[in-house]
Amino acid sequence: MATTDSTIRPRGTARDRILETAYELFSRHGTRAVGVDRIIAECGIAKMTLYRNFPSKDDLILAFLERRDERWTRAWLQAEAERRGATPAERLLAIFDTFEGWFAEEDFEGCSFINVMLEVVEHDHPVRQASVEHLASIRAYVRGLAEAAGVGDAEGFAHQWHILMKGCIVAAAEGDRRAASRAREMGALLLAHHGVAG
Amino acid sequence: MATTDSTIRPRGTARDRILETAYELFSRHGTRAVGVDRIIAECGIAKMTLYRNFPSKDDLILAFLERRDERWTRAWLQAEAERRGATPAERLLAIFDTFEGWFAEEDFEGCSFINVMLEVVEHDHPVRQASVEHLASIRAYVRGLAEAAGVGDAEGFAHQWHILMKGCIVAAAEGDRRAASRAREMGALLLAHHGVAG
DNA sequence: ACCCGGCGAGACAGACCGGTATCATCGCGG
DNA sequence: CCGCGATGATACCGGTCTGTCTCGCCGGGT
Repeated sequence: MATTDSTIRPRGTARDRILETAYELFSRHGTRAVGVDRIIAECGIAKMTLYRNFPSKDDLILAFLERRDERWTRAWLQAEAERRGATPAERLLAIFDTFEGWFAEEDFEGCSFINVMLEVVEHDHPVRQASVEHLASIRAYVRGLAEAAGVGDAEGFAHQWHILMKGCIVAAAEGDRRAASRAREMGALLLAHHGVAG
Repeated sequence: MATTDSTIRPRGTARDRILETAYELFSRHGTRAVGVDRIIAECGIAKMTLYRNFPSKDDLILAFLERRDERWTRAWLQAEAERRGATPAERLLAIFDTFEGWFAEEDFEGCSFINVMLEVVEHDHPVRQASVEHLASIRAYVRGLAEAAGVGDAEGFAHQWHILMKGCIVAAAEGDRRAASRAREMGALLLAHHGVAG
C-alpha cells in the first residue's frame, strides 16, 4: 500500500484532517466567519500545509461543499428517506420527518448550500455556482422519487417540493421548531393534488 | 419649517442621505460586503458625519432594516397585495403575483431579512434579532389576511404561507424564474384545504 | 550515512475593515 | 460682524483577513 496507518499522523492524511476541521467549522459558523487561521489552529497543522493542499480558501470551500454533498445530502438525507419510507411517496414525506429531528438539534446549522449561496453575492463566483449545483442535485433526487411515484410533471413537482424544503429550513433558522411538520402537511397536499396516494 | 430646501445640501438631511445610500448598497450587495468607506464615498459625506448620526455600523444596519420594512414590506408588498386583490384570499395569492415581477427584475436582490439573518451567525446579535422580528411582522400581515379569510388556525396557516414565500424567494435567488407561480399553486392548494374559495 | 521532501511553527506582507482624531471651511444665528 | 456648530477631507489606529516566506525538525528511501 502507499502509506501505512502506523505513521505518526494521528488520523488520515494532512489534507483530510484540514478538510475535516474545515467541514465542522464551515458548516457550523459559515465560510466567511471562519478564517484559515482558525482552521489551522484547531487541527494543529501548518498554514503552508493547508496552502499546499488547497491553492486558496475558495478551493477549500469548494472541497467542503463537495463533502457536504457526500455526507449531508447522500449519506444522511437520502439514506434516512430510504430507511424511513418504503414507497417513493413515503420517502418524499420522510424527508420532512428527517428534517424534524435535524431542526431539533441543539446546534442546528442550517443548509450550507443555501447559506453559502446567499453570502456570496457575485453571481458568477465559482463557490456560488457550486452551491447552486449542489442544490440542484438535491432537487434531482426529489425528481427521481417523483418519477417513481408516477407524478406527471416530475420536474415541476421537484421544484415545488424543493421550495417546501428550503422554506422550512429558513423557517427553522428563524426559530420555528414546527417548520418541518408544517411543510410536510403542504407536501401531502401537493402529493394528493398530483394523484399520489398519501 | 425647520429647514428650507434651498440649502446647498442636494436633498434632505445628512442622516437621510447616508441611510438612503446604505439602503441601496446593503439591499443589493449585503451588509457584510459593503463597508462604511464605500457608503461615504458614494454619498459624498464625511466619515465622522456618519458616525455622529449612527454610533456604529450595526446601528446603521438596524436603521436600514427598519427602512426596508417601511418600503419593501409595507409600501410595496402589502400595498401591491391590496391593490391586486379584493378579498383576503385574493390578496394572499396576489403576494406571489407580485413576487413574479420582483423575481424578473434585472437586479433581483432577494429578501434582506433572510440574507441578513443567515449571514449573522451569532444567535443573540441585535441585527439578527431585528431581522427575525421583521420577518415576523410579514407573517403577522399574512395572519391578518388569513383571519379575514376565515381560516381556522390563522397562526399555523401564516407560518405555512410564509414557508412558501421564503422558499420561493430562495429558489428565485437560485435562479428559478418560475418560483413565484410554483409557490402560488401550492398556496391555492393550502387555501382550498382550509375551505377558502380560490 | 545522507539527503530530501513533507511538516510545524511563526514571522511577515499587503489589503481591508470599523472607528477615531485633526483641521479647515461654510452656513447661520446672535 | 463674529462665533459656533455641523460638515468635508484626510490621516491615522488597531485589528483581522488571505496568502507568502523562512527556518528547523524529522522520517524514510537509497
